[in-house]
Formats: sequence, structure tokens, C-alpha cells
Amino acid sequence: MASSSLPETPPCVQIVIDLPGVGGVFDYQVPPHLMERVQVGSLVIVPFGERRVYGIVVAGSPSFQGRATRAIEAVLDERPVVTAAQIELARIISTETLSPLNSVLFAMLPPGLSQQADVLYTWIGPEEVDETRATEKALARLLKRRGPLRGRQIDAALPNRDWRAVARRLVRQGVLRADPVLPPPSVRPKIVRTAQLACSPEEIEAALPHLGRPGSAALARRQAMLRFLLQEPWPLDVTWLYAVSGGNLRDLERLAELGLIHLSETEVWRDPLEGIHPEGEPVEPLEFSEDQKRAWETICQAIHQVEHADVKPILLFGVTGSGKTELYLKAVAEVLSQGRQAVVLVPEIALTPQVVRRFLARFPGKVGLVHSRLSSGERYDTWRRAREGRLSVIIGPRSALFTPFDRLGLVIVDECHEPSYHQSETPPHYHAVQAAIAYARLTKSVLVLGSATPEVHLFYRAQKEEWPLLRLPLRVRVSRVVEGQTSRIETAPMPEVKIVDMRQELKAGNRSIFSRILLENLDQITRAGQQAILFLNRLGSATYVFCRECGYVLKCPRCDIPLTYHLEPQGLICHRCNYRRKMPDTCPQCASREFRQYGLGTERVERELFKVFPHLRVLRMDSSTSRPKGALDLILSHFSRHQADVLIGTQMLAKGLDLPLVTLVGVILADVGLSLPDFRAAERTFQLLTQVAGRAGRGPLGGRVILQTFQPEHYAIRYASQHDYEGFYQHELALRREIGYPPFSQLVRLEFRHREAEVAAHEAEWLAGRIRRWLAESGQPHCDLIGPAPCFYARLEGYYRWQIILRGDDPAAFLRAHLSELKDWRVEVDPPSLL
DNA sequence: AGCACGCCGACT
DNA sequence: GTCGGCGTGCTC
Repeated sequence: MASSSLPETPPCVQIVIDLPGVGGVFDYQVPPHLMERVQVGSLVIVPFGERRVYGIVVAGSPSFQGRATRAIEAVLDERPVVTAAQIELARIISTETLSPLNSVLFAMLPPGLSQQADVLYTWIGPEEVDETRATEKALARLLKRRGPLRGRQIDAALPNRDWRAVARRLVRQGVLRADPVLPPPSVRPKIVRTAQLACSPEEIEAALPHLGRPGSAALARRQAMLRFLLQEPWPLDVTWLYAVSGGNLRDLERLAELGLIHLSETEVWRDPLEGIHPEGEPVEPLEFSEDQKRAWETICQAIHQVEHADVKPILLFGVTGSGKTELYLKAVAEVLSQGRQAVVLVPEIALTPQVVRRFLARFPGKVGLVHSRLSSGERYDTWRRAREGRLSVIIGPRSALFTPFDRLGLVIVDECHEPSYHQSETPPHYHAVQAAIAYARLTKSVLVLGSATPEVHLFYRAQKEEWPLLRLPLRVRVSRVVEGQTSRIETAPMPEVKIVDMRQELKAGNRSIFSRILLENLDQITRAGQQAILFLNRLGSATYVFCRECGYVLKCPRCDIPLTYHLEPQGLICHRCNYRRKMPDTCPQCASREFRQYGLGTERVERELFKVFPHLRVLRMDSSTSRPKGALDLILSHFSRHQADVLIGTQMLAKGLDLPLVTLVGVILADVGLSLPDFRAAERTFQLLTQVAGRAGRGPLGGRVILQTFQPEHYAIRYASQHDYEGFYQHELALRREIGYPPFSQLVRLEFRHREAEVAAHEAEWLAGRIRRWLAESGQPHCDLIGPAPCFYARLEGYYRWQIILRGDDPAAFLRAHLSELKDWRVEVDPPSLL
């Protein structure tokens, strides 16, 4: 270790390796010739078994016991790829989420830097193979056709085939060769060759006629190159010279030989923001409203205290359009002025050019952008520029938290309730807000969490731990500064929300999906040249079973959560306890025959709307119409230019778009989401309705929202209609306390997937039995096992899914002792959804 | 992950 | 008898 303070200890370090499934920490020796280069955080290559793998040094090894160790083979990057604080953060995330440390640590690197070890297979056997063995035949054909392939390539070519076992046999038989390989990083710095004049313009002019045979093409090319360089007397990317002259490297080399130019190589940064010019964006801070001023005092004070005291996270409680972004900008400016750095997390969908340009205008040259649509080279370069201190603000989705800043001072998580902050697709299943709380504490940074609808458990924690709560209850409109004038601050009222009881509509003989008042309003505002949005909550709508006459929802007799309707096997099921029953013919409460599931898509809404208002221009936005790349933006820009009167859409409509001509938002059926078998169903519905309601009346025309529902008395709908988050929160919290769900307990969700339904069910039953035994043995009094039951989405991508929920004081701690037995299970601590 | 080792049943 | 299935344990 270069900076080791213990020279008498053996030169050993602890290393975490990039092999899924090998989560441990291993000791390696630092050979003398690498002593100066190996540091905590270094990316190295080490021998592991018969292979070589990538690893990250996580610590020196003072506890070295004299055990046999092997030596580090190479160091890949002169600088550490993670900071000490990041390693500590990875440890915390690993412990909290029950994920192996290596999976967390390597998830912090830009994609392509570290590579997993693989095996290169080469066919060396005869042309003919055993025709009776299908897998063997397929493997041999593949390798003969495409030449040597890596294991990962074969996986892609032969899905669902157990070819590795076959390959092992073939290697033993001597017809197949298997060579371990370690791919080099797929990202590397971009180097361009540059040329620059090496002598005075006079000497160049003098040399111009003597660069080749008179009249030759080479002469003309070389002259063109020099003339261009005379106009641009600095190191110039040679591709420019090729373009203007039609020449190539041979010409340049000739000019270099003659001593007329210098050829050299320079690294260039790939910058996704290069083409973006934030003209028209304010460069100076905007004036604050009274609420913003109050909020700013707290944030500013925190920024100045944080290095000396443990500063609590700050909850910025404000609706969309309440001026949160301006506070973020000012906080970033304050932190930068102290020489520290800032990370701004934004949900991927909200990462619009407008947001980026606003930051870029205020902090030119200092802002880096992370985004899923960037090339891996752009990501890698942004990451390196941040590591080298060339950038000091990073904006991006959850992974941007892992920017290797060494003087972090501020973390902002905007719209912190957004589900995209939880990584659900691939392990490690962490939540960026949880991680940010830990990271801010570790790095002594200020953390600002912004949301109008914070998750109930977060708000509960904020209250309990007395986090500062900053309220921005009003929407602000800032008239842009006119020459020399100060900007004006106006506040806009929240839109009026009207609840329509659809049972009454039915009683009055209206069997349509639209209430009379919604139709009246639609007619009125479109006549006035304004626009409307019709929102349809699709999630789970086909499984939502209720009585159209009395609104009754059938619940599980054991769990008291709504039953859902499924086709396979047909009937009603409780996704909590696996209780099943057939669909009743009549409503159990009022005996009406109108008891059935509710299936409704945007196409149907469009058709029904056409029947009433054939003249209206209607746009439809759902996953099918916006599937093609760019279609979403196209539909939205079409609508915002008023080339349509009505926009019909699903969830994706709820996110922060600003459409000033929209004066009416209609929610076709507000209660759909309430019947989902998830204890957060009410919370999700409240959030969604609040966001959708926020779409109306963003402009000076004002606006109203119409919520159609069969459960007008439901608290989620009532509080959403009153824009009353805290009322909802109190109600929801009381319910959670009663039923013992978070924040009054912790959940761990265990999921198993298999292509065969019985195997999945069987494995789930088996594990449930084992867990019950572990619970009994450990005398764990405060842990319930819920399930096993099929997941709400019982089949996903061809896999049958079953789940087990553990609920208790600390089920994660209990499971930690049994992790090795959950190898094939997906484990989610604090799952964001139980579907 | 990959590869040993070791244990079992099914065929040359 | 061997081949090949797969459960278990190990890699510094």
C-alpha cells in the first residue's frame, strides 16, 4: 500500500471480486512492483482458482494470519475507482439489503469498466457429431459456424439449454477446448491524433510549393492541410484535416518528417451536453416567494453547519411547480462556493432537456449528466471527469448517487417518492433514498428530499426523528425578468376537484363510462378552445371486481384485502394467503347482477368518446401507441401545440408535464388501484390522483378535476380531492398501525420464479416450511410468515412467480443467517411493491 | 460462476 | 463395471 502506515505488516490487501455468487472478501499479496499503485479502491486483476478476475481493493489487511495468498497481477487504473466512503456505503447497502458486497460495489462502476470472467470455447473435434444428442449437436454446429465463442455468447445463442454440462464432457473427451478469458474493459479513454504547426507562417508559405511532385494530388492535399492549419493554429483533430484535404495519415507523416507540423495524441472527453446551449435560461437566481425564502434559510444553515455537526435530512414538501428547482439551484451554488460537490437525483422520466439546461445555464462547464440513453463512452467519461474534479455537479437517475466525488457536500433527491428510485430489475435491490440517507451521513453532506407526496414510511421517520420539514404549499408562476425590472411572483390556486359517485349515475339511468357532469365539462371547455386530459388507471383494472350498483368490493375472509379476478385458473384469488373462490353471480351485498370485473382500455374510452363527441380531435397515449422510440414526445408535442382537444392516457400521463391550455382532467375510475393486493394500494392511488390533479390548471385559465368513482367515501379519494397530504397521512398511518404493516413493522419479500407452475408452487411451499422451522428454532417471537401465494402478476416473461412475505421487527436480521439457503430466490428488503 | 468431490441409478 | 445425473463446498 502506497500510504500504509504499518510498514511491518505483510503487504496484503482485502479484495472483493467481480464474480456473481462469490460475495466474500479475499486476501491477496501486493507484489513489490505494484506497491506504489495499489490503493484502497484500486481496480485490479487477480488469479482466482484457475481463472483471472477483476477485483476491487476494499482494505489493507492488518489481520493477515499468514495464510497462503496469491499475488495481484495487474492494476487497471492509476486512480481508485471507488472512494473509501463509497466502499463504506457499499457495506451498508449490502447489509441492509441482504445483497452480496461485490454486487453492490461493482454496481457503482460505470458499465463496461469491469468485466466478468468467461470461457472461450473452440471446437477442435471431428466434423461429424453424434446426431442423437440434441444439445451436443447444437453446440457443435454453432461453434463450427461462428468459430470460437465465449460462454456468454453461447448462452445467448442457446437459451434454455443446459449446454455447460455437455461442454464439460466434450472438453474431457478432447473435442472441445475451453480457455478462460478475461475481457478487457469495453470502455476506454478516447484518444484523438492531433496536428499543429511546428514553425512560423512564413516558413510554411515558403515550403508550400515543395511538398510533392508539381501538379500531383499529394501536393494539393498537403497544401490544403497546411493552409487549414494556418487558419487554426492550435492542436487540431486530424479528422478535420482529412475532411478538408482528402488526405490521410501518410500525408501528415510526410509533413511531420519535413518538420512542418507536430503530430501528437490528446485525450478528448465524450460529453453528452456538448450540443446543448442553454440560451434563454436564467443565469441569475430568480426572486424567491416568502415560502421559498423560509425554506432557503433552513437549507443554507444546514449547508454551513454540516461539516461540524450531524445534520438531519431535509424534507422539502412541495407540489410540482412550487419552486423546488430554484431552491435546488441555489443550494448547489452555495455548496459549490464552498469548494464542495453536489449530486442531484431526478427520476429518469423527469430528466428533460429543460431541467438539464436550467442547471447548465447556472453552472456552465461544471455539470455532468447521467442518463440511460448515453453511450457507455459518454458515461465513462462523465464518471472520470467527476472523479478528477473537473465536474462538480452530477444530475441523473438513481445510479448517479455513485459518482466518485471526494468532496461531496449536497445530495438532492427530487420527487423522492418515485418508484424508479428503487432498483427492482436486477440485484442489488436497493432504494436510492435509503442509500442517500446513509451516504449523506457518511460524507457529512446535506440531503434534501423533495416531494409533494412522500411515502408514508418516510414521512413517519421524518416526524419521529424530527427532520426539518419545509413546506411550499403554493404553486408559483414567475414572470420572466424584463430589462432591469424585477421578476414578479404570483401564486396559483390548486385546481378544484369534484368527486362523482358513479353509482348515482347508474341509478339515474346513465350506463356510460362518462358521468353527465364530465360530459358537460368536456363540451364546455372544448367549445372555449381549451384542452382536456382523460386519465385511465390501467394497472390492475382487468382484475378489479366490484358491484356497479352499490360499489361493494369482495374481500378475502381471512385477510380482508380485495380479491382479484384471474382467467387462469378462472376465479377469484387472494394474493396474500392463496384463498380461492369462484366469481359470485350476484353481489353478496345487494344481490345485483352487476357484480363483475372491470376491463377498460384507452381504445374503449376513445370509442365511447367518439360516440358522444365525434368532432373532437382525440389523441391516445398508452404503452401501445407510444412504444415506438420518440412517439411519446411526438404525441405530447402534438397535444401541447393544441393539435388535439383531448388526450386519453394511462400512468405515464401523471408525470410532470406543463400544459397551460389544459383546464380539465377527468379520471375515468379513481378507485381502480385501490383493489390491488398490496398494503400500499391506497397510498399509490393517493399519489397518482394527486399528481394527475396537478396537471390541471397550470396556466392562467385555472382548471378543474373530475374524479369518477364507485367509492366516493374512500379516504384516499377524499383526501386527494382536498389536496390534503397530511390528512391522508394521518388516516393511513392509523390503519398501518392497526394492521401492523410498515412503518410499524419491516417486510422482506421472497420471490421464486420457474417456467413450470408446479415447480414454483412446490419450491415456495418447501421454503415456507423450512422458514417456519427456523422461526420456531430461533424462538423469534416477532416475525410472521405470510403466504406462500402466487404473485399478483402470477406469470411474467414466461415464468410463474410465487412469493413469501416475512413481517416483523427485523426479519432481515433473522434471514441473514440463512442467506445461503435462498440462493435461487429473489430477496427484497422493504419491497416497494408486493405485486 | 466454475470446478472439484462424492453419492446414486442406468446402461455398454 | 462406467457414465452421467446433481448436491455440497471451495476459490485468498
